[in-house]
Amino acid sequence: MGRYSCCYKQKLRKGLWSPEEDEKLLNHITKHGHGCWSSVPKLAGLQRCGKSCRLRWINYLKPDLKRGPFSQPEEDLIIELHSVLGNRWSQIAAQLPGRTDNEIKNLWNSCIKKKLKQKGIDPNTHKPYVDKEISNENNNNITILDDKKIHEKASSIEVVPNHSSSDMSTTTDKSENMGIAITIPNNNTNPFEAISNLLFPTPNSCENPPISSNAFSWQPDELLQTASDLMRSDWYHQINHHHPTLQPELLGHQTYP
DNA sequence: AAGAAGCACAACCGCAGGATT
DNA sequence: GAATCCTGCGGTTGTGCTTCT
Repeated sequence: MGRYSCCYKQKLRKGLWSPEEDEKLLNHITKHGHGCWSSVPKLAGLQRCGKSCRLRWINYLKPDLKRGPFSQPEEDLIIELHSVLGNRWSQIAAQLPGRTDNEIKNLWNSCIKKKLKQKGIDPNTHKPYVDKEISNENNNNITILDDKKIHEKASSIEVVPNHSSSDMSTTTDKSENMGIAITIPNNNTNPFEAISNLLFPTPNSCENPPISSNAFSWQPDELLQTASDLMRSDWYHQINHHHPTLQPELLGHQTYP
C-alpha cells in the first residue's frame, strides 16, 4: 500500500530492446543507480515495466559482464556445479564472475545437455545411461531402462511382443513412450506369455505364476529380478511345455493401468 | 534461390518469499 | 494479521540468424 506497482501496464513496450532504449536505461542507472526498479522506467523515460528494465540491465547492460563464448574451464565448472546444485542457475552464476544465470541456463539447455548426452551421460543425474539387460539360456532378452527414465515415464507398463526382429532399438522407442517395455524376440513365443502372466494375470491365464502378482507396486529392480527368476523357473518350463502353440499376437499387448 | 528446419540467445511469464503498509 | 508490493528465480516462449534440402 502506498506504493505503485510496476504492473500498471498501459501501452508498455515488449520484445527486443532498441539501442535508444538501452542508452536511456544505461544513462539513467549510471547517473542515479537503479533504486526501486518499478520506478526506473518512469524516471528513465522508457515505455517498459520495471521487471523488463531489471532483466535488461542484469543480462546485457551491466558493465562487468563478460561477453563472448564460454571457455572450456567455464563449461567444466558449470557441469560440476550443476551436479551439486541442480538447476539453481543464480547460484551457479554466482561462481562465474561476469556470467548471468540466464546465459548459463541457455548454454545448459542448448549446448551442454547435448554434449553430455552424446557422451552417454544423463544431464539430470550426471550418471551414465545404463539400460539393464538380462537374457536366459533361450536367448530371450529383457531390457529395462535406467531408473531415472523409469521413474519419469512409468505412468504405465507395457509388454511388447517383438515379432519382426531381434533389434533392440524397437524396445527403446517403445520404452520412451510407455515407460517400461519388455521385449521378447521372435524365436520363442512362450516367454511373452510367461511375462504377460507375470505382470497381468487374468482369470483366463492358463496358470498362475508362483509369485505375487501385484507388479505395479514393484520397484524396477524387483521387476527385473522377478522376471529373471521366472524365466529360469520350473513353472516357466511347464508353460513352455503345455502351451507350445500359443502365439503372442493372440494376447496382443496390454497396458496397465 | 527459396523455403524449411535447427539453433542460440533474448526476453517474458508466473510464482514464491520477504518487506512494507 | 492481512493485503499489497517488490524482487529474484526458473521455466518457457519468441526472435533472428545459420544451415540444410
